[in-house]
Amino acid sequence: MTTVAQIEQLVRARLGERGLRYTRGRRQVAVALIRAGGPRSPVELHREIRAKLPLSSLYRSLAILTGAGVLSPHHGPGGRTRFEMAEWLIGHHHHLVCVDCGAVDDISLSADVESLIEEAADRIAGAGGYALTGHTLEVEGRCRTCAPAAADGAPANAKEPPGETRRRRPPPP
Amino acid sequence: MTTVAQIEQLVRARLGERGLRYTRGRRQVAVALIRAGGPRSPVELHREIRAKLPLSSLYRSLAILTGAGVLSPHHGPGGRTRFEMAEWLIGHHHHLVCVDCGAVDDISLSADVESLIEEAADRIAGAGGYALTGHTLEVEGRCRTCAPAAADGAPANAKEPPGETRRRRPPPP
DNA sequence: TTCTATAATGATAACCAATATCATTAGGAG
DNA sequence: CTCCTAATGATATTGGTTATCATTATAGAA
Repeated sequence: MTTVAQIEQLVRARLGERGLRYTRGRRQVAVALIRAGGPRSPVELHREIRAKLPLSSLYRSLAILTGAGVLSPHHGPGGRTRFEMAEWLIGHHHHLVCVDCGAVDDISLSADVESLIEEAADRIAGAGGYALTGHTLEVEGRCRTCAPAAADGAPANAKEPPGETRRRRPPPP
Repeated sequence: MTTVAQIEQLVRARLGERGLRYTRGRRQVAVALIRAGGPRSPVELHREIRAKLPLSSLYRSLAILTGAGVLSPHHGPGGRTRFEMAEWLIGHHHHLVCVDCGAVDDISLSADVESLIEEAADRIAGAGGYALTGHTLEVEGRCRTCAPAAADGAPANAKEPPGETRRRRPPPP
């Protein structure tokens, strides 16, 4: 099992190779993301990191770490970008995302399904003339807090939520 | 095989059910998206639709059609949202996306891989307490125009493109 | 340790996709 | 034809993200 400190060493090395420094702010971001169970948005991180880290610095750190291949961006509902540790650091995985609030959790597939998907992705990228870089299965649904408490008195004509309205993430349960 | 006109009938009916009208602007958007082979951004659509359709109207049409369940949003690189016809209109499919320019093409999987994925998605959503709404396999790579012409004299230390810079879609081949 | 070059920071302004507002126009039902 | 309501188009506004720039901190050399 890989520890936080071990991953940090890899990050520091990667940054070093490129003449970049593993500073306090970047460490805060990295540690928060290593601990997180899925992609996090800049604002979520800002809330999560107690220290007074200016948003501008946070955004810059995210951009730097992404450029260095340490983080991967994930684009979700509401046009928000969330970041997570790259797969070479935390392993291959997929996502369970809430189509309403945009919350994302990491998930894994069984080895056999995974290898079938890999083959398919390979074939598809080749056929389309793409240089394959990866693949993700996005399992989409409504999380417990967003799901319209089914079978309670909700009127049948309740207008279903617009697909593209920005909404606040519900407070953690 | 389903024709454009047939899909339009379904769209018109769906809008009618909700007291919405299938007007010129909305028809232009719908037809463009039915013809497209994948999700399109508002700006791409605006370029594609010759008629002078104001961006504000275009955005509103997209929001209306999405709210009515006619379109589905897709969130891609650069924080841009692209739209496509919902799956009940054009069938279930997946995406081949360029991680650089954000271009997206629709793809399909073989029936057996598809059913395995469906099972997995079902199980995963249940375990996470999510109400499943769908799933998409995103095959990621670099399209022909974005791929750094491999094996030509490109220096090995060429800094890899930052993950999150906004870049213009390359002109259609 | 001290010096020095360069990267990183923090505050602020600028950007841009997307949304809201509102007066005007157009469509459908009677 | 008339009325009611939806749709349009021009414009202003929002909010996430990026750029700018003077200041500070860090790594390596002396």
